[in-house]
Amino acid sequence: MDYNFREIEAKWQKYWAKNKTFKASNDSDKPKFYALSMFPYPSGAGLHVGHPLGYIATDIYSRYKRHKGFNVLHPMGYDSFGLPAEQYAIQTGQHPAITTENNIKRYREQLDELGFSFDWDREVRTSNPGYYKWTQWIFIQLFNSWYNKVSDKAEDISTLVVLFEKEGNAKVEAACDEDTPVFSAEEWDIFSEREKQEILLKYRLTYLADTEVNWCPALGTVLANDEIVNGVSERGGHPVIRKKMTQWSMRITAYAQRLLDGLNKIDWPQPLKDSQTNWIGRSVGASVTFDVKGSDDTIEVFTTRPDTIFGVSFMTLAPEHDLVTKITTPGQKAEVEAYVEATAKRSERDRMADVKTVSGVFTGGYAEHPFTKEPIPIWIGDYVLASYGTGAVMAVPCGDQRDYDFAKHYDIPIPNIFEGVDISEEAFADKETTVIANSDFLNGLSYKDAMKKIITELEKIGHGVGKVNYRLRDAVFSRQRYWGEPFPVYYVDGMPQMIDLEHLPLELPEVEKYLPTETGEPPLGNATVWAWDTEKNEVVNNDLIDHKTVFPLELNTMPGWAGSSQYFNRYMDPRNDEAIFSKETIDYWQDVDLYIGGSEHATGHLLYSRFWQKFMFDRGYVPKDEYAQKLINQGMITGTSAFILRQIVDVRTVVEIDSKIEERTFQAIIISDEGSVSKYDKDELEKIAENQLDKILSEEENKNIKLIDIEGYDINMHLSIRVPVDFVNSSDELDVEAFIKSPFGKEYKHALFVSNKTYREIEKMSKSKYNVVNPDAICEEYGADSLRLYEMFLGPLEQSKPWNTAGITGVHSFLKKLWKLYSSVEGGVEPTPENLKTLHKTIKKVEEDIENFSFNTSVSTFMICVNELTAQKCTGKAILEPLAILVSPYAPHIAEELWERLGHTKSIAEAPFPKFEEKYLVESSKEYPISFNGKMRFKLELPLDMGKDEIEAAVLAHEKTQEQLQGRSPKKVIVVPGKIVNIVG
RNA sequence: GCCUUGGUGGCGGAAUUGGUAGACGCGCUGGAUUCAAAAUCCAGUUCUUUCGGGAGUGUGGGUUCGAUUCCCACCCAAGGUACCA
Repeated sequence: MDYNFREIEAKWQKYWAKNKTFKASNDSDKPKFYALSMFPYPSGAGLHVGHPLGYIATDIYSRYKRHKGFNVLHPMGYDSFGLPAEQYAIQTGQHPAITTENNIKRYREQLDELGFSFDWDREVRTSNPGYYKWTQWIFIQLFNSWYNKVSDKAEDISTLVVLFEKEGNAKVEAACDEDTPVFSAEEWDIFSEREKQEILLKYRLTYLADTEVNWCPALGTVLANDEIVNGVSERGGHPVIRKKMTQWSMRITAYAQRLLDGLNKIDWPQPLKDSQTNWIGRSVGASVTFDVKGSDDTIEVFTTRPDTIFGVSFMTLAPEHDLVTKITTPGQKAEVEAYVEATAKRSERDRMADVKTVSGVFTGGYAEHPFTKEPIPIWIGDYVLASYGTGAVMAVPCGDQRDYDFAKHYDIPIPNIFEGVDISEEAFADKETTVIANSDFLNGLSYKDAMKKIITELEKIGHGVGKVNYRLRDAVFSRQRYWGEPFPVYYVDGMPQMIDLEHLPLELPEVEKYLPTETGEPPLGNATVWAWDTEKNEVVNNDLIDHKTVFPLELNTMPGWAGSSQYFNRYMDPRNDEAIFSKETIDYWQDVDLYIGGSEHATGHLLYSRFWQKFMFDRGYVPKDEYAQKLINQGMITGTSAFILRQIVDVRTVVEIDSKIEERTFQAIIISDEGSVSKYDKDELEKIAENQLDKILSEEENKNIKLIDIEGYDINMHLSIRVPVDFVNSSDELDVEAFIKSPFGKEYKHALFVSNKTYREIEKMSKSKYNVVNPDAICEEYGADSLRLYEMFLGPLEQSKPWNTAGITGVHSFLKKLWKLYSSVEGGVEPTPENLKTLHKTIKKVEEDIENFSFNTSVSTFMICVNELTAQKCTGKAILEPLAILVSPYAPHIAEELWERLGHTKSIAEAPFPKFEEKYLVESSKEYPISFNGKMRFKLELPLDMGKDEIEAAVLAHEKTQEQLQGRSPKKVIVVPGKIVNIVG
């Protein structure tokens, strides 16, 4: 009987679903194992072949752990809030919930086809009210918490109030806003309730603040840095400006140090840890205050090199800095204002990316050096970002290349404060060899000593303090979108109030339009029923807002990462309506043992979720402050885009139109391959012209046109154009006929194809690059088991690799060979030593491979195993039974079928993994490679129990040795028993 | 610029503590089977060669009896990231 994968795969997928084979119990005697894949955003394009790569790896590991006797939790769900569904809604009016539902349905079908061992009973969708109820709950917990730097953890806001009542806030060490005023206990006591709330808001872990955003007036929305190209919106090309906006923020900076420290105890890829470390960007230095000449204002700067303070020759402020308008002298006003305006038009990313140009404007104002009391000119420059540090820099041109370039450009003095260093060409930034000079009390000190001394001195004169600064900023948590979690917040007199847990979830209201309102409010501003009645505790019509018992609700929604920051914990108890999860389930599952996903989430999801987990830990909800012990980044599957070369050629002809002879030039499209064609012979030109005549006949209905002669041609231009990979075969040839019939090829109907050869380039797989490959067609042609094996066979999991289906026939025929091996199984056959050796070396290798996430090499091992057993004509059940279990994590459908045919009535999923036994691999002899000067020349079979000296004698006596030496006597002979012999001479 | 990862046949890749470079698969070549094709099976396939051999893992050095593996310098590619003070 042939290997009928279609029948087999459908049969077992049905069996697993019906029998709930992969249902995880929250209560088991077995050790737990939690394997997690990052859940997908269900896009309209469906699953492409890159998605399953990580899922297959997690699935193999899960199935392996099940064979090893673990109670495995392997869930899947959908990160189903997001922009594409909303944009589709804006275009078509279709509710995002419907689009999302349809997309999920398609994802589910595709996932089911691949035979994953998910426990679907635990599925979560971030856009389900039953799920986002708990996202809203966490938001409220954050609102009700502050960060106590003394206990180094988040605490309930009530403990802060107690402190304020007792001693005011002067001594309270907490993460809070920079502009928090100092007050005493007495003052706190007489603050109004509103004033108290305003103060507390400066301490809460989620708080309202004015944040600078990229505002696009035309789209009425805020854009991310990567949605802006060259200062205009990517969509539509509208202008974008920097604007301040009141938004919810998350005080993630309170956790900066702990997020950094936590990296040491988790087994995550080093590159990922590096990017989080860089993102958090810890730097040690000092905060220094400069007085502004002729005013009471001060400028605070953060510097990592306070030791170079005597080298300061100017200061630079970010153009957005609050002091700019105050400092600027009338004479400089026009220039400064023009510069500030020009800067507002540039995106932050743009400003940061431009390293080449030096630009800035002198404000006319001066600061005072804290020690020398010398005046220091204050400049503004767009290389200083308002959002980093204090938005101001003390510029030390001799010690910082950027400041050096700025000083050179604007002819500002460059005082040298380093001993024995030439700074005529470039700045000197080497801390190791620094010796300070021309610096008063710092003279002669090394970097380290000078740092210590200067901080003491700064503190003494009250002009600075040693400080650790983080690049990490608080995370903006508001989005002016429709399709996201609503905030459980209403406003009383402008102050935010939380809705009680018992009234959650606060569900998204219906709106007519998904666009921002005409007054520039977020889409929820379109809702007519979006007010909170504090007596009935329900959402009511906006008409009822009286600011007494009925209040307006928050109009922003939460960002994409809100729903994904605790989903891994929700999977443990996904249907619990009383709590985000019960204490028993979190105590049982604890944390994720293995998390697989893409590295593109390094500084987004993977940082925010660690932050929330630490918060949840502080508040006693979870037992671990890091949620994923081990994480693996699967590499990206790149696509192979196909291109053809389009030339536009003007062909000069003589034609007869309505019996009149006239000259006419046709613009013809010619498709060629990579090497551009510059010469055409007469036949080709005629063909081109005929093609064009056809076109003219069809378009102009001018029936009386006839080609008389061709006078010549000019090549106009050529251009590479993408063609969808679906029309290109494995030899890179374009199916011209199919192409020109498709919507993509319409305009080439009358083109002349000189060549159908395409050239290919490897790029990220993306819909816009026409290089996306869906798994469906491959599943249909070769089956899920083939696809699973092939995706693993492509190469190491963590490396990115191009998708190329050319090799899939290899794994498919392996499965056929495997099937054949089981066609005549006999129960009583005694396994031969060769059979056992093949089996056990396979067990050993496969087990090691899975533990090391080296799935590609396992597939090769299976191929070798089946090739050997076939050659050995092995039919014994004692060999084939364990082999089926070995294969089952990789190719579960065929394994189940073979298992059943071997006479089992229960699923193979729980069968114990075969035990490796060394004794079957013991050898008595070894084929030694005999090398001369490190190059292997011939092989010699010798017993393994032979001693070093005996081996040397045997090798030297061999005729081939003599041949190699040609009479020379060896200088040295290296014998490593069991390994190698190397003769030097 | 910086950080990270990688560079091995025509292609994907293997080589587990420094010990036989190119496993396994694709492709290609030849053969068997077939009226023919598909499928299947067998043999070969790094380059070069005077058929003895010689060279060879991005380049150039180094350590070593021995280097794809370790060290130094450089080149190239992909991804990330930044006037980070």
